[in-house]
Amino acid sequence: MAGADWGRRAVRRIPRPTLQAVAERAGVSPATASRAMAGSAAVLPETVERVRAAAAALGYLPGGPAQALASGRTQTIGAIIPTLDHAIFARAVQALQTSLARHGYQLLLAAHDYAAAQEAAAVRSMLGRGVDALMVVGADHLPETWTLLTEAPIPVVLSWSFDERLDAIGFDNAQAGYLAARHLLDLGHRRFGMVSGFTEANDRARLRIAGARRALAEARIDLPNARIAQAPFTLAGGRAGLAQLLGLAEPPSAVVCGNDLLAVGVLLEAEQRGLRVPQDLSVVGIDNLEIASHIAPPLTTIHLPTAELGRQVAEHLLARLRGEARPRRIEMPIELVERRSSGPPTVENTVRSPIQAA
Amino acid sequence: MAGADWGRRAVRRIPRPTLQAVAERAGVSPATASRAMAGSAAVLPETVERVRAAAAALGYLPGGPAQALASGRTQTIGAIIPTLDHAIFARAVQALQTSLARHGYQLLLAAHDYAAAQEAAAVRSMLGRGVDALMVVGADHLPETWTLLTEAPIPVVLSWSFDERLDAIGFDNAQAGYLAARHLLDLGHRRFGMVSGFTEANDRARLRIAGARRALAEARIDLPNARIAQAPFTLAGGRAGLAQLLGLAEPPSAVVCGNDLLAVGVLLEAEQRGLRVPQDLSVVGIDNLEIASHIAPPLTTIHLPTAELGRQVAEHLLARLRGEARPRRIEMPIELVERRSSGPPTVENTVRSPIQAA
DNA sequence: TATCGCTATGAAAGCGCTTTCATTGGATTT
DNA sequence: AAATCCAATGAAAGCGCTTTCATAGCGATA
Repeated sequence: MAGADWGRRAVRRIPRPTLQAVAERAGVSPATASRAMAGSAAVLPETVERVRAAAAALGYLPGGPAQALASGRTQTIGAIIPTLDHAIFARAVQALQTSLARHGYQLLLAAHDYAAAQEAAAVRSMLGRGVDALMVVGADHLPETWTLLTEAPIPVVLSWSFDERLDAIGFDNAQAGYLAARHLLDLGHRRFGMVSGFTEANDRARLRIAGARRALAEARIDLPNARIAQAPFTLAGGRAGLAQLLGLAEPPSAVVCGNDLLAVGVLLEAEQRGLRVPQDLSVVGIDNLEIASHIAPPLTTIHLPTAELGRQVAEHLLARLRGEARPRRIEMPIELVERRSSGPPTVENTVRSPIQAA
Repeated sequence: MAGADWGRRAVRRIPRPTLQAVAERAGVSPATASRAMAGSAAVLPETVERVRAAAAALGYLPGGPAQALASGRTQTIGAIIPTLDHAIFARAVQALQTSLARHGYQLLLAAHDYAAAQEAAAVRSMLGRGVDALMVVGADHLPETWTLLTEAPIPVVLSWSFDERLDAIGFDNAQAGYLAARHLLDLGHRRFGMVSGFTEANDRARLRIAGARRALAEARIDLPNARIAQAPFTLAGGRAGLAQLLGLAEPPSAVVCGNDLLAVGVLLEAEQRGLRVPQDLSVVGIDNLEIASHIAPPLTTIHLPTAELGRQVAEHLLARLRGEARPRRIEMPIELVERRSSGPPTVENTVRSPIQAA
């Protein structure tokens, strides 16, 4: 539209006012100015006022790097996540950032897209750049990353799952899988399938599968790998997953999904194929995204309080930074939310077994 | 589950190895060590090797704050967005971060939740902490924020929309609204409604409304405020928005939505109310989220390349940092994606007008 | 062989803060 | 009135790097 206008402005280096300048203007020493700006120490209210005024007049902004170098604290906390493209992580980070900001901390963010090497680089980079504390997701990391993490001179918290080596705030992912499968089992299903995201560098996905398997095993039902479709964490992935399961010799009457995104994909694919949910197919997800309650039929799922997790991580890290003692392991509660995507199997879908005489 | 185990580990202050230590171990001066680590300057390959080895042996990580203080560069870029809870921003940030990381830059992220004061605080904080460049979203900012932004000694780019005062990479939001309404108009609709997000501190939302109005005005159709439902940017908001419009004396046969999230909410509400889309109601969104193409019926929408925007912002800022000249305004292309949520109005929905003799 | 010009390295001066330690002077105590 | 204590402030030493500026070699040039 408008003709491109070529900017030529060089990257200027206008010297910003220093604390020194503020101090001079206020007629105090840099030491006092520093204390006044920090607000904490014993400085006459009147002096504080004078310094504040001088700072405002000069448009003074404290220089982070200098503060960091002198104090050893950067007021910055790092978060390393798989990706922001999944609502769950985005939501947790949002909550984390909001909590941190309220306490004067900044958020340094890195996403690694499930690439272990990239994660290692991010950890190294953050540790170097100097964050006061760090959050990572899950327990799958390169040995090198583990070393960096456990030997870091700062508080580090593992989120989303657990590992003895680090403070952790997470969910019982296996239990999530268990609850989902158990629910379907209780409804009477016997022919299962699962749609999972890729399990590489993703202990949560593996644990959820393991949990579902445990529930099924209790009912003497096997869940071979052939009945677990692995797909990208997208709606399209969910659709493809269901398509794959439907191609099985004995297609499932119930499918457990690694998360809600996949579950919604499954629902959409089912609808498109004319399968009625839950009459022809029961679907359970994990996460409880906003859309889960809005889609038709509303999705039965395992609720994971992800935003709360973000808040807890912030609180934990901040407390550790204050030197407070904290539990090393905090398990966030999860629960089954029954909605209308799951129901008892219809007769033709039920495998007649001697035990099932109903 | 497992009994809470109370960690007592104090926040240790293990002195990390310094460049000085690396230099000694390599038998060179700190100056040479610095140059060797930077890779750039004229240092014998053999010396570089020696320094690298020493650094590795000691587990040396360059100290960011010190580097920043000495060099005046933090290798960090700031991004201030409304919220990560909307997929569009999350996606753009994800792309931005990935591009930055590839070039050795870190991302400092802040969300302000559409609160102007919080945004101002974030800008101040980032400028202080020292970012090498900054991205903000939209053109709605407090005067104070504008001052900070335009007088910042670093490259700043405004994203998502445009403003003469700053380099900008954005979309023609008005055109997006225009295209959406135009499409519906061309289909023959005459009774319009709009579901928009809140317009406060959100020039994008206002521009989209303005654009839609312009299109309608060309057809001599008025879009009074009463026909524009304002709702939160959520599915529930979209549902409520449609509910409101349906309560009108002359309910719309076509609705333009401020974004896809609202549009999907509208679709869901329509389905629940038994309205057929597009026979009874045509719906158009803006964004082209993944779900737009998967939901039933697939959503007609205006595609905005948000991930590409993130990438462009990274590229722009990095180029400016290198001192390269760049266009001050980059407009990302947008286009209508026709799907099945929009169609011609049915007869009973069409307002008989002298001009409309068909 | 004396001079010049490089190249690889070192010495040292900060970058802009925070923080310990010392100092001052007034209020309090005896 | 002398001794004591404390509150408020200042002096100065870094924090761990980068970056001039200077210097020592050493091959090339005249």
